[in-house]
Amino acid sequence: MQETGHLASDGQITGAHRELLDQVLDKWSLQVLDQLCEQPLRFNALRRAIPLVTQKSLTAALRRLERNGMVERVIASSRPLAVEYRITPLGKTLQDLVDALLRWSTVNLPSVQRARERFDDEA
Amino acid sequence: MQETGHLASDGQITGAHRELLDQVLDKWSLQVLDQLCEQPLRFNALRRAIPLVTQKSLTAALRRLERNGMVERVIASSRPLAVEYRITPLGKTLQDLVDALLRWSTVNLPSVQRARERFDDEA
DNA sequence: CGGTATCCTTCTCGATACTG
DNA sequence: CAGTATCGAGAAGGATACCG
Repeated sequence: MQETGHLASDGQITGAHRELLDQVLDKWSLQVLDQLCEQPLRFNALRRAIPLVTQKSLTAALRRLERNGMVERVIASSRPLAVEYRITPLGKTLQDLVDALLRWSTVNLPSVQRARERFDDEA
Repeated sequence: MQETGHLASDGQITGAHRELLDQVLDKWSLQVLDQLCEQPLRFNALRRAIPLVTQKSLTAALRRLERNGMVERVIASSRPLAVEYRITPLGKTLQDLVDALLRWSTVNLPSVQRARERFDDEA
């Protein structure tokens, strides 16, 4: 093994890897996946569950996740219009990772904040 | 347990969580961490190992990771100037996660691509 | 070698208004 | 309820030039 990293070991699909992770781990998608892993939710319920997200950003995140096969858009009722979003089996494969990431950030946030203070002070 | 997700269970630090993950899992940082987990590298070596990254973006990613305590900047020689970047113990705590993410993207990329074709066709 | 500074373009994102 | 359309500000990102 001479490779120096997973991505470096295959020049061909490096870009596609990064693109996929970018689309799935972006600002809002992690929180959307976290919510939907627990239960299907409707648009506005999802919006309420994710503080500070705008309608536009949430729509964009949902479309991107839908396109990548992570979530499914189900029309539950036509009049009045009701749409439910639910996680797909493919999306479920990300659940443990999403959980681990959120746990990591919880556990390590204090250390990171101390590191930031050190960095900002010496500058 | 009534909470519907990790982030939703603590409104106070939701923003800080997301900010941290944003800074650590962005476009280039994952690849930087992946590389540095295997061995310390100098600036231009790192640049060569990460295709398509520009000097500016790599510098920005390294500064951000350094500020968050994930990597350490070590001046190995002054003349000629040589700078080595290495992972910190705090950064090491992300290694398994980074590996898992890169593995996940490798395994699931084909399924995702099929999902994209389906989505794009029906539209 | 390992950056910083500047310009300039592109893309993101929020706010707002409107629709089926 | 669940979006789409449009606009404008600001951030991100590449190209280029220069510095210790």
